[in-house]
Amino acid sequence: MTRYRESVRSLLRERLLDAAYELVTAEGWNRVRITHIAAKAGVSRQTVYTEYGTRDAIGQALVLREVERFLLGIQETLDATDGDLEGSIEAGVQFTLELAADNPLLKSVLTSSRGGDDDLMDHLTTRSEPLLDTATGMLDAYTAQAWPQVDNVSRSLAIETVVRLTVSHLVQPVAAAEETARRIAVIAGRITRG
Amino acid sequence: MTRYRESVRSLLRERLLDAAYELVTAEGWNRVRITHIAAKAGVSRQTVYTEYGTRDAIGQALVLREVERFLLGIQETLDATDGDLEGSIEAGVQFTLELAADNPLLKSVLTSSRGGDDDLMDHLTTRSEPLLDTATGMLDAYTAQAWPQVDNVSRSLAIETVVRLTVSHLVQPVAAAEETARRIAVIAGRITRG
DNA sequence: CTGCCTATGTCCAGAAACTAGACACTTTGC
DNA sequence: GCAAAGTGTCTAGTTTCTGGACATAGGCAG
Repeated sequence: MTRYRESVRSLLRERLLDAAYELVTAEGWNRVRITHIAAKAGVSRQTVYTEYGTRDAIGQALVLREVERFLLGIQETLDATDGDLEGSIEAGVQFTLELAADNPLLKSVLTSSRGGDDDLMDHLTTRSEPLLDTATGMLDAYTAQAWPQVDNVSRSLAIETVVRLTVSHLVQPVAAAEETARRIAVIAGRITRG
Repeated sequence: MTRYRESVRSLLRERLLDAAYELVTAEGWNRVRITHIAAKAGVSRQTVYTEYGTRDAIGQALVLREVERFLLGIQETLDATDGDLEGSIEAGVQFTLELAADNPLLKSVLTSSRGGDDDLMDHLTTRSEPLLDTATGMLDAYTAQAWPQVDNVSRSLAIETVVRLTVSHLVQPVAAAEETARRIAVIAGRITRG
């Protein structure tokens, strides 16, 4: 079993991030005060500082946790639909669209191309490139072993297109998530078969 | 949000019971040492004592937790099959039989009529009467509002029979859980319609 | 520009919780 | 009937959280 103190510590950190998350979604990051986080987590202000050091660090940890959950969700979604090329892509895209729909924090990270109207995290995330790169890499690794029959060039082309289209529909939706997911999957299928 | 210290405390208590549970199922209650529990939970021996006081208290808490989970499971099972008399009974009985099958601790509590071969908890549980009374009471309360068309006498008769038959089959199984559950449900149906 | 207000981040004394070792007492097995 | 092992108590010491004081920076009203 893991050491007791470790799990107490992670309990504390999770509570702090939970509190921060609620406050962020309720009133935006720039209105979140350390005092509020501490109060909501039922902890002293000092404890927040000893745990995370600075306000920015809390924001980073919050974004990081959200991103990790997202990537984990993508991974599980892909694993659940094993083998079927278009089916996997459809499921992954739909998962992303639906998750981002009711997860304003993640959405703002995924789509933070410019400063944007909401200065939610801004400088914290160095824009969305790292996350999208990671996601793209994950898809690449997954598809490389899932669909060996597709040549490397077509596959990379299809994946990049899928990622870009997904983000595009995130920013500017035109149809329901399922419908959009299906269309993107079809496009990917044609690219890889072209 | 609940106070931080409370959740740390309950985390500790859960860990200790988790550790105790593993040890009990692995080697029996009489072979479980406080030192082992402490080690498995990653905590000092003293912490175990300040939290639970005595060895017996740990055993009681362990049994209590298991019983509460069992009753909660019964409640949820009944709620899931709303309205249908025989269906509810069948589901509840099957749940009990299957749970007890892979939960030696609970089974020993449910069937502890005498000292038994295993001196697992013995004096801790004052025998199974309290638990069975509680379960019977729960079923009574549930059925009273779920099947108002059945008169009180028939209902109580049916419930007591169901409980006794379930425990009986727990001790001396003759068929698979589903089959037994179905038969007991039929019996209950006939009693209430008699 | 000045002064006030609010928030961040640091420091520190004290309280609370966990650790580790010693000890008295009881039970168990040889 | 003695040694070993386990229970339960006590205590000194460490880690972690608390709460209040403080220096500093940024915004904003007059």
